[in-house]
Amino acid sequence: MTAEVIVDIAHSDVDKIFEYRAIEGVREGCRVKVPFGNRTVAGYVMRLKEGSDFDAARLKDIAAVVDRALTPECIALVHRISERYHCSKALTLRLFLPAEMRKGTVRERTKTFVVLRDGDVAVPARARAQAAALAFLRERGRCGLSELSEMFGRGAVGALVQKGAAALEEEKVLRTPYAGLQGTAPARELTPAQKEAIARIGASDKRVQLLHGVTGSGKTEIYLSLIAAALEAGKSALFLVPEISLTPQMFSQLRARFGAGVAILHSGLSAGERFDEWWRLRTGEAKIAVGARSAVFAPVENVGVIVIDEEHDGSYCSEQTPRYSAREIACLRAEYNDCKLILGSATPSVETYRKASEGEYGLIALPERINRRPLPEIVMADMRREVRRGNNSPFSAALREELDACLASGNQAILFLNRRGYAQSVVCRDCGAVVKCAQCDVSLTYHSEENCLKCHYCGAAYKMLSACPSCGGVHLGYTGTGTQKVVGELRKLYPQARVLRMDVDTTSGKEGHYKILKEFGEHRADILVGTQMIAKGHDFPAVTLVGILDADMSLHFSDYRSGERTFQLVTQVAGRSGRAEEKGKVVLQTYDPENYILRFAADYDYLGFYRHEIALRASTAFPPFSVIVRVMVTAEEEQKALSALKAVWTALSEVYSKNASAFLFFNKMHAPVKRIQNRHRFQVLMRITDEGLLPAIYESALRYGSRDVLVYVEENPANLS
DNA sequence: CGCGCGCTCGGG
DNA sequence: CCGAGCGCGCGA
Repeated sequence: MTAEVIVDIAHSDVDKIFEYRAIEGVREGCRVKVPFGNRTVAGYVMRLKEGSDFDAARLKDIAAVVDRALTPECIALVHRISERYHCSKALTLRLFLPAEMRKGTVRERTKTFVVLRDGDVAVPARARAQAAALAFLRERGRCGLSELSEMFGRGAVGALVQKGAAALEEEKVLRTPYAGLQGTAPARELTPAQKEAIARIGASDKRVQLLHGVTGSGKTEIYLSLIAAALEAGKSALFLVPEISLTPQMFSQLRARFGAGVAILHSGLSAGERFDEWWRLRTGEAKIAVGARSAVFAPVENVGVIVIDEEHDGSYCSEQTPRYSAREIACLRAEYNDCKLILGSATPSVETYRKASEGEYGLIALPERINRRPLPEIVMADMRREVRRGNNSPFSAALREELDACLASGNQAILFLNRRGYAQSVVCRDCGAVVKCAQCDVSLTYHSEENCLKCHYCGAAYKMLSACPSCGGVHLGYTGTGTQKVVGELRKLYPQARVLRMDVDTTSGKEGHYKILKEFGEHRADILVGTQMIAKGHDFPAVTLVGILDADMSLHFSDYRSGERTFQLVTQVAGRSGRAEEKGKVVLQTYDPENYILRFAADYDYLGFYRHEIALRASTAFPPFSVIVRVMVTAEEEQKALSALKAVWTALSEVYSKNASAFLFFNKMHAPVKRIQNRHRFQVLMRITDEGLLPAIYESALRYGSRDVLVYVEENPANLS
């Protein structure tokens, strides 16, 4: 037998099939070791066949079989995925495996058990502990060494083993994250609306279904029912959630309902946990895979349903090569498994909603919250008026009033501000210079707690300056309020209130999120101040007030999606308010109260927003009516970046001149952030109306990447920095 | 990717 | 004339 092997080297030069003679135990999907040149490398068996397309005399033997990590589905999809994203097969295959597997550094965790041995062994009468332990073992047959030692003393257990009355055995155990979480197994009675939604999904002949339900409309229960139904049919399920809302709440619900049948895959797990969870899925011991973006590659077979919660969320698109979209991958997997793909959101992406409204996807709307609980009222606060009245604090009078009332009644409040740190930037009042990062072309953010300056692009931290680095002046000023400053102001205004802050700076460590959310959820704090990450998914019944401090911030990015993102953000944050009995309120602070996006958001008018937005996109020919393509060229040496840019530009100009009518825009320029982590950045920006040009663009661009010049292609990039 | 080959250039 | 540097092609 001959094996077609992909070697695990992520380089386009070796992105092809190599044939080897199969040895005993080689199956399709096996990871193997193969001789390659003068070394041995890892490889993947894609196919077994009789005979060879290569000179049979020159075939070498596979050196060893490692395991069978790849599913048939993985093998079937690898080719399509690598073609779609113009990425080597080796790199694509890596998506299907947890990183720790390739490194081979994870060891199986073992546990020592004490097992009863046959035969009568005399235990001295005075050795009461030994006798008791022996009796216990006779009762139970075996027991964990640590548990037994705990009960009867290490000495007694050791003596029993010494005498041969018992033996120690090592056994493999799996590391199970969140095993301690015990939810209250809900399986709640479905509301008529939920039942109808499920029935309509079942009856529809469309592969992809958009579940458009307002926040609090009970989408989760629908997901769980669909997953339960898949399980009952003997199938498995994939459940994707955004990175940020990977809350223990969701896990405990899943664990409570499905027990050990659920495996969790996300970056917060330890390497060992991830490794074990992955194998539980691969062996079929667990049939439900839950996790963020990368979980879309989970090794479950015979998938019965795929769910993507908060489908509009940006975290479903990878920022590294291959720049895959979990939605697209999910679509391929749904097709392969002939199952449904459920996209759920209160604020679907414009792209998805268009497909649904045009009939490509099924569309199921849940316009009401469970029990007809009203959505919180959103009031706008005009910050221009506040400034005119001399209020320069981050809080409007309206928000102050609501905060007073909220705290007085013993409820909780959430304040949202999408900016970390204390102040956005530090400016010299003498010469006007802005303090910048040494490795990046961006201003540094002042962090008051550590009294330092941080670069939010590369993460570098600098000691706070006492004088301006360019003129020596000592009058340094801060601009742009961040979460730390908001917390400081709150402590001044409400010294008795307990304030918590949640952003990347406070959520370090494995369970950073969890701790803060738990503390707030148990009402051990009154106000939670945070960024993006408090926007979604969390359910805090005592929260009756949400303040959106700077609703405009995301609105004025020079990005065609800024309106969409703002609408989504405002809706998501607002949804945190009034989730229980008491009615919630939202104060939305803005310098632009007439803005249509904010108006639609304040009215919970998704359809109004969508119609306005899609008309705008159509008239300006922005996505989904075109594709924005950016080719990034970066290098440490500016000259190298420039010459690669020139080469890319020349090659792309060829494509352009042959298809000029399909180009709405075509130009080369510095990237908006000229330097990040000491790499100079240039780009070719294009807007095209013919997706068919994408392969030619990829090929023209990627040819010019090298050891020191990084070249990559982005389609409709999420941020244009 | 890592390696060896052969071509080229520059020093002596 | 020889050695260092680099681009290229190979690996089954």
